[in-house]
Amino acid sequence: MNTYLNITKALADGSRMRIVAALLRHDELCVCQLVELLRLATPTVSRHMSVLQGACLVESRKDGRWVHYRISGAFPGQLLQWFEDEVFNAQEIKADEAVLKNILATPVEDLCRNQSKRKEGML
Amino acid sequence: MNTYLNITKALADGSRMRIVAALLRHDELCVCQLVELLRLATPTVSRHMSVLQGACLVESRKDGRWVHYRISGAFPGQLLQWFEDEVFNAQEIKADEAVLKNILATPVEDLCRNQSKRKEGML
DNA sequence: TAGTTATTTTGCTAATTGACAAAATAAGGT
DNA sequence: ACCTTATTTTGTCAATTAGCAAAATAACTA
Repeated sequence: MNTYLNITKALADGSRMRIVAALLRHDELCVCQLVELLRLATPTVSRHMSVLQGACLVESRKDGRWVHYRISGAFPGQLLQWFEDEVFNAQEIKADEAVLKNILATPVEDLCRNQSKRKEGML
Repeated sequence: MNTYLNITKALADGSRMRIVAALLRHDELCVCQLVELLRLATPTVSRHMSVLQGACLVESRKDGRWVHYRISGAFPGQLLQWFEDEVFNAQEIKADEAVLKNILATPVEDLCRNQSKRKEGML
């Protein structure tokens, strides 16, 4: 009931759709990698993650200064199947996949450093 | 993609959740029956139905002055299964079910007449 | 044709939510 | 202890949306 609304509201957003799709393919991504993918401000991405976590759709693991997110084991299987059928053919998600390849090829430290610089207007 | 957002946004509302649950049990309900169940203004219910129809989750059939809605054949099966698992145990939905019994026992004409009177402040 | 009635559309308001910037927190490194 | 850095929390603003009332539409009836 409340679970129902938590879950449907968590899914009903384009950015969170892209995040879930990315996590389904790469089972662990940290906030700065998602920031790089979505090109949104870090706090915005962080808030999206907390909405997804509040709906038990993702779990987090802390590794030093980094927080890694992954799809939760509690993600309802039927939803997951539907999501894959519905979303993975979308052009936007395929484009994300290509971008993610580059992101994963870059050390996380570099991503974060570049994001800081970009924020200061140095890049 | 756009379908994805149409569907998830259509599902992400408590009133529409109750409407879908009601339609799953009683395969056809007209607007005034749903108005009676939800106790919302008729235009509000009408708008909810157009959101659901825009997401291809329900279909409508016109019968004289009445419009009957039902779950669409295009409602994704996996979503439907999840919905049943997630929603049907909810107390709110069980209460709706009891109310619906009474609504279905009343001729539709009477429902509409009473709703008109209620609006005029006569009931 | 005019009158009645069920539903939809339109215009408005209040509440929700996604976005960002700035401040706070958490976790190393020096 | 202090500095740097990754993430989260908080405050604010703009855009979206659920709700209602009133007007418009659609469909039957006299």
